[in-house]
Amino acid sequence: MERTKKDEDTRKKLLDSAKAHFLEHGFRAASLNQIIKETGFTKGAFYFYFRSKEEIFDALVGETAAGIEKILSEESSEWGVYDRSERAFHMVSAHLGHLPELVDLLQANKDEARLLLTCAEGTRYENYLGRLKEADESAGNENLKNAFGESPIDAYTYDVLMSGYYAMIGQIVLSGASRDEMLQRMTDIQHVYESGIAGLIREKTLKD
Amino acid sequence: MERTKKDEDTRKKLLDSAKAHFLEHGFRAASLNQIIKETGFTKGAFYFYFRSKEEIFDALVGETAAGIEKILSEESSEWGVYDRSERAFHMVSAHLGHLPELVDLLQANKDEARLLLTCAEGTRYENYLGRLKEADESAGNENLKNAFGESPIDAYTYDVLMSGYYAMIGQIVLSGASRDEMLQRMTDIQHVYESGIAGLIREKTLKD
Amino acid sequence: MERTKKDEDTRKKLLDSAKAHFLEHGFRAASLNQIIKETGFTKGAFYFYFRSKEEIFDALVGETAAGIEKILSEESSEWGVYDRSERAFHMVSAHLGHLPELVDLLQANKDEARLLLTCAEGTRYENYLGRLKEADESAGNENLKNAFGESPIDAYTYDVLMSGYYAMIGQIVLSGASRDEMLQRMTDIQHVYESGIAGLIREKTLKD
Amino acid sequence: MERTKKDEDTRKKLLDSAKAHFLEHGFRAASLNQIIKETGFTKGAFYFYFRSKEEIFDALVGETAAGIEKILSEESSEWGVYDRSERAFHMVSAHLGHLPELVDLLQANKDEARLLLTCAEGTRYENYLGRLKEADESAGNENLKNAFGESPIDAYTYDVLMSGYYAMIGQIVLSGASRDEMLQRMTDIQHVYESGIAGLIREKTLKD
DNA sequence: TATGAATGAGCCTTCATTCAT
DNA sequence: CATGAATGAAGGCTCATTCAT
Repeated sequence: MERTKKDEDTRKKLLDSAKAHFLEHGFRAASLNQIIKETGFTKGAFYFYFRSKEEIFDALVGETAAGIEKILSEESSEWGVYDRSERAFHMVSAHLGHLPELVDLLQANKDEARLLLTCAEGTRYENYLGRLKEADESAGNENLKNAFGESPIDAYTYDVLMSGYYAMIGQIVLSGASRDEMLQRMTDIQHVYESGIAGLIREKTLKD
Repeated sequence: MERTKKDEDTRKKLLDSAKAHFLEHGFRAASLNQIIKETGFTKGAFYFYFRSKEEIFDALVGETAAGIEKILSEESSEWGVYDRSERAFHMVSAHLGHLPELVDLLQANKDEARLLLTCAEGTRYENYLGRLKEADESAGNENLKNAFGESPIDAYTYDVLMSGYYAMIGQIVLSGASRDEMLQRMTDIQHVYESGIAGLIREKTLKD
Repeated sequence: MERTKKDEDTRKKLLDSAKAHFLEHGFRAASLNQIIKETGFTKGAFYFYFRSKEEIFDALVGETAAGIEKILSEESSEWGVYDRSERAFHMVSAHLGHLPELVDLLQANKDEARLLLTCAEGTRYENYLGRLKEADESAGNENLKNAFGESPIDAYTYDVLMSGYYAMIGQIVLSGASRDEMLQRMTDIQHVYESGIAGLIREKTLKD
Repeated sequence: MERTKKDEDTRKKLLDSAKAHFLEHGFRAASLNQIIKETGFTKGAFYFYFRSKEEIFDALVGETAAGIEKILSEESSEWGVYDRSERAFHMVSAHLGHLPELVDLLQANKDEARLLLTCAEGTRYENYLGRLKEADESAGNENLKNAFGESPIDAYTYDVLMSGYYAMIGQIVLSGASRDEMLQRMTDIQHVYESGIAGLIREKTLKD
């Protein structure tokens, strides 16, 4: 352990102050001057620990973001082992299987989740949820095409549905609910989507 | 014709430049200096036409926002004439009835819609979609309670579903689709929600 | 009469608005933009009647200032006819003789008097009272020297006393009192100065 | 010694430049840009030492103002110990007793005194002398009433005389005279006021 | 480790004035 | 007689960052 206790104190105070300001005003509108002043330290101290305003944001959310991405990549490596034409069916169950893990992570890092989802404008995490969605979506599109030839749901409708799904996940994450409540609600919307999409496909098929 | 051509030119150039910058960087991060410099006019010229940075944003989106709000208020005055216990059932059809009108408005004002939904941080339109959702949601909650005593869907789940719905509407609006495609997709997600919510209620009821 | 009635209306409205703003904020802090906006006319209209911000101030106070200066110059031309060595004794009575006239002028132009005394910073009337005092003072010094050889009151003390005198005159003018009250108070301070200066000279003489 | 020499240099240069500009143009008309440019430093440097334009004015005059107020409050706590009906008689001697102290302070801070008296428009020291006068005056009025029942000098005349007195004190302070000259002149005007007011009361009494 | 002095570009806004029409 | 478009300099202030010590 190289860092002394005092070290950690300073760093931690800076992180805490930054977190509070970013949560209140967002990354861009938050003033680094204010953040630093509030700790009682000086600019020099800040720049000893962090190379820039963005870096301290990164220091706050980086781990959580990495955790999220790790879980999502585990998901995809799970359904990735199946044959191209079957992946679509395994995607959902892989996702559901990892939900508890994801919820645990977000529960343990509520502030960081909020920073990522609503305070990141001006950082490289800008539109974080949107980009997660897009990654997920393009994989989903691919898998659907391989499974059904022409997908029963066109790419745009799928896009829209994914937007809604991710928005709801975001909403749940930011709701302040307990772990179990979160899981329950996430399962609920899964049900809604299952029944809903089945209904939609039925409808579309009848029309033709 | 009160305004001379030259008049309109300057004002329009300022509006165009502002629109471009707001779309690219958002209201807060956009630089008024930059906006003005690009038109070839001076700061004084800007302040002849607009009282402030926020006012030019308002000049860009105000009409569109008013149009949206007018449509939504027409919706609610439609279901408002029914008995308290029946309003919930008329809400959806009133909403559907006005969708074409809404879509037409948004189609005709794509840039303005995007400004409202994604570039308004720092103006009084901040979180515009969220506030529309909240207004809609509290009315919806009220109506559900009056229709079913205890609503079949708890308030939080309803909240989450509304977030998803509004996110999807936003996504569709911003998608660059044609009028008819937009309407089609909006109808599609209506179907998904109908079937989906029916499924969710079935599920919940069976459990008990 | 060259000016039409409408003419006078516009000009008068501009003058009134300017007067109100100058009285409230002083010349420098008053905003020409505001002054003009309040009349409902435009900058062009203003600059048709007045060449500059300062000129409208001048238009407001010029006549009153000229009136004051005329009275003061009449005073001095009155004692000026006497022999050098006797002028000092006629100065005071000339001053007293013209007081009613001066008071009448100031009573009839209260606002203008206030503009001159307390709102002129930034114009050529800046420190108006001070400069009146100085003119009066240098004449007084001259006359005293001619009357007594070495004046019983040294120049600096005379300077100080004059400052007090003019400050009191200013105070009375700005007090909002009636014509007769003003005259009464001015006479009162004349008495104070007479007795007071006599006392001072007695004191000084005894010491030597 | 906490501050390095370089430290003091910058701060002092800024203060000096500010003092010069405030003395020449007054607080409001002085340009902060100009003040800073003249030191060779940048805006950032200024705002490292001072929070605002007003704060540097405060830094210049604050101490002197506090000193003046301390002396005046000592005066009033001196006559404050006497019985209500006797305070009027002790006011003057308390005032005279503290004059040397006051003069010493002002002699040692001539520039600051001038800033306070003639350059403070736009700061919280605006009309500084006037407010000192008013405080003094209301105490004086109270004491006179308690001493004489109905005061021999009506409130308005007293007000006028106080205006003159404070104007003269101001004049003396700004005159550039030496300590002893200042004291001499202040004593002189005390004599003038004593004899003068006595004369005025005599006059008034005879009339009735 | 941490200080604190200094940078310099940039922020939005207001000003008095000009002038073609 | 009056409009209204446009100027351009200046206003006070905040920003994230650098660096010698």
